[in-house]
Amino acid sequence: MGKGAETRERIIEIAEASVLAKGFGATSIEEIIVEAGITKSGFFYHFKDKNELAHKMVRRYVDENNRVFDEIFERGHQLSDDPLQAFLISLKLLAETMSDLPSGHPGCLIASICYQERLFDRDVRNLIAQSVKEWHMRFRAILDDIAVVHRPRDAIDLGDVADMLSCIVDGAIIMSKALNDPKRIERQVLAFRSFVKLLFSPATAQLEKPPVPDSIQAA
Amino acid sequence: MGKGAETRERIIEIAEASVLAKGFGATSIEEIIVEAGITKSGFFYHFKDKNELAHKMVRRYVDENNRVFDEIFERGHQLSDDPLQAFLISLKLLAETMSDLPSGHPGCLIASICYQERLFDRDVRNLIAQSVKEWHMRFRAILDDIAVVHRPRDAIDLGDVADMLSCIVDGAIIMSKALNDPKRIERQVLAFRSFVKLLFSPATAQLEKPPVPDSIQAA
DNA sequence: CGCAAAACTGTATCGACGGTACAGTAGTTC
DNA sequence: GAACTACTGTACCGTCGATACAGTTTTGCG
Repeated sequence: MGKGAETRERIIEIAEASVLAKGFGATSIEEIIVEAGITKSGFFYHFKDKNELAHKMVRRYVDENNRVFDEIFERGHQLSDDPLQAFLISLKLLAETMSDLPSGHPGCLIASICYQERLFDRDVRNLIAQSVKEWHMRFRAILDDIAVVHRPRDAIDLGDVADMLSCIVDGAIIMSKALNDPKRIERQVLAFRSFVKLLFSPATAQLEKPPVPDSIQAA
Repeated sequence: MGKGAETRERIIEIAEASVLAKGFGATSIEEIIVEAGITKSGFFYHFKDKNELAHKMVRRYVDENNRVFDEIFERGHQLSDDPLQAFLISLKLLAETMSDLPSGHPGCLIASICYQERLFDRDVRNLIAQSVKEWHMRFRAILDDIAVVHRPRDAIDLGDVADMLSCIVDGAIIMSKALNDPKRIERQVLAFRSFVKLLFSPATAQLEKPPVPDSIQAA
């Protein structure tokens, strides 16, 4: 990585933390450059304006997010051949990942920007819509695979179930911020996991242990 | 209502629409007073600063929200004696209410402020935490009532299920903003309804009609 | 009607911020 | 040593939140 790229990276990191804490509108270029140890001219050398910073920031966030998702759902696939069990394992891993972040989840950049949409140009908004659609397709594909093996116990659209995970994570982040309780995110992901379990488990399996070990402690 | 109170009301209404569209930090007093047809001096006569505006705005939002909730869950209670059926009816009403808003849901003020928390003083943040806790207790009480009659099919904490509704609504609002698709909110509330149905319905009721009519069209 | 309080207006000023312009410079690379 | 990258320094503009304070209109009450 060249020196310029390094500086850009540092600026984006600082900006992201500030945007998640205060919102984009309230994040001043002044504070970013002070923390980054550069001048205002330096900032505008790297980014033509604040909107370009937003665009590069969202790009970075989405890529990193997708990387984590890939890892988690790949791991679940490794630990069980049954698509339902693999997904349930991945959801537990996701819940743990969310709660392991030291000072609580920093928040979802996508959500932060959605609440200030008028501040951003079409490029940024398209990028966000694109990534939400990608998450939908990712979860939808997993649920379709499960439905091949396990018949759903309710006639609900699996696309809506897929969206539900995104909604719950974003909603839980907001709740954890409002109550200053990072543990809510983990519990909400596990609540969604409970829904998936109920939706695909055989009707007779009332309050009994699932066929494949629920815990992945031994793995 | 006196003339002063009327003006304050108008200012708060204008401010709320702007905050939901752009965020609090990007909402200028200038644009508020132009739209309200007053001067800057007039604004600061009613509110000592922007933070006081935020506080009164949140107060109004929470009160109105609670009023709508009271109405919806009261109506469900009228339409069925069974607590589960009453809740399922109310959730359908809630979904309809959410989707009936002409140009999509304006967004959750609480969520908007959570993403810009550093901008607000302790008063505003306490008010928000309080209202989130109130929603938790409201839904928790309903679920506890249901659990007396219908045994849950999973050992999930009912407090988490209660929180899930708040999370899903907030998350769905974000998603509907990101995709510019207001219908997502309705569908997510109905997905939550499906979860509640699965959680409390007897294990044998696989894909069959519930005992009490699901639809409230005839009501 | 008269008067006081409420509900403003008008003017001026301040510091912080986003953004622009442009000249200059230190370090690296071919 | 020329070209290029990665900046710094300085100066300036318009907007915004906020403060101060004197002046004016509107309203309700006795």
